[in-house]
Amino acid sequence: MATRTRTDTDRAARLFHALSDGTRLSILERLRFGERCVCDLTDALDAAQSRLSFHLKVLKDAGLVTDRRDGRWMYYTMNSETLSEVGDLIEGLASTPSAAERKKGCC
Amino acid sequence: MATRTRTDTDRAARLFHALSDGTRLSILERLRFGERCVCDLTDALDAAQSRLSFHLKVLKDAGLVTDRRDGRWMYYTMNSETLSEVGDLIEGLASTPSAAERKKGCC
DNA sequence: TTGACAAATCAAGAACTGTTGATATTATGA
DNA sequence: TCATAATATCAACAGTTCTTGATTTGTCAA
Repeated sequence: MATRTRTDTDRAARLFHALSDGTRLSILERLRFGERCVCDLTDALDAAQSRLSFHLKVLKDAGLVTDRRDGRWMYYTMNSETLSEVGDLIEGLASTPSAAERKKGCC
Repeated sequence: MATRTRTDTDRAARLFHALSDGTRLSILERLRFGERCVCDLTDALDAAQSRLSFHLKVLKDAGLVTDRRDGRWMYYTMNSETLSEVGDLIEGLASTPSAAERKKGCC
């Protein structure tokens, strides 16, 4: 139940890592306004194309964005489910342990 | 306002980076149960002392924990204010842009 | 004082991450 | 089919982060 397994922690670390870069945060900031193609982001962020591709892959591997091809264009969208998963992780960390958890004597 | 400045993004990246490591997440997981000295954590996590010190410093520099000396012991406590700051960042990223934001044409 | 313990800091190396420019892939339209 | 556009992938390098063991600092008690 509230037990944090190795894998949970790894998953959490991976999610936070995906969010731990300025370029990636700027990408997400833009995706709040809706789907964007790589070309839009390249322009907006004034970043080399391969750099954007790299960061989009990190975000995608973490599940924070999804992509969709339309012709030659790839469109990226924020995955808000994963974002709320991150929110839950934070809440979990901030929450006072339940009586049951406390009885188990921590992790 | 809702404008995301360079510094905001940097701060956010720094916070997420502090959370992006398994050892550090395990430390925080334990601090949920209250103040702990380094020795407790060293035992619980079976980690070298210098390693713990290193990660505690990262957490402290990010403002996620605070420390307090008591005799020879250093006690670390989770800083829940910073944790809710992180929560706000996530909410901000997940939120639909306001009409005003949308009018400004994104970031 | 001195000895011993808790924790921080340091130096060196290993591992990982991000950047860049070049090349490969996929799709389109002539 | 060919040229071209959009994107992904790759290889090399630079920079950063993490780990380890050794040393240092601060505190206490004998």
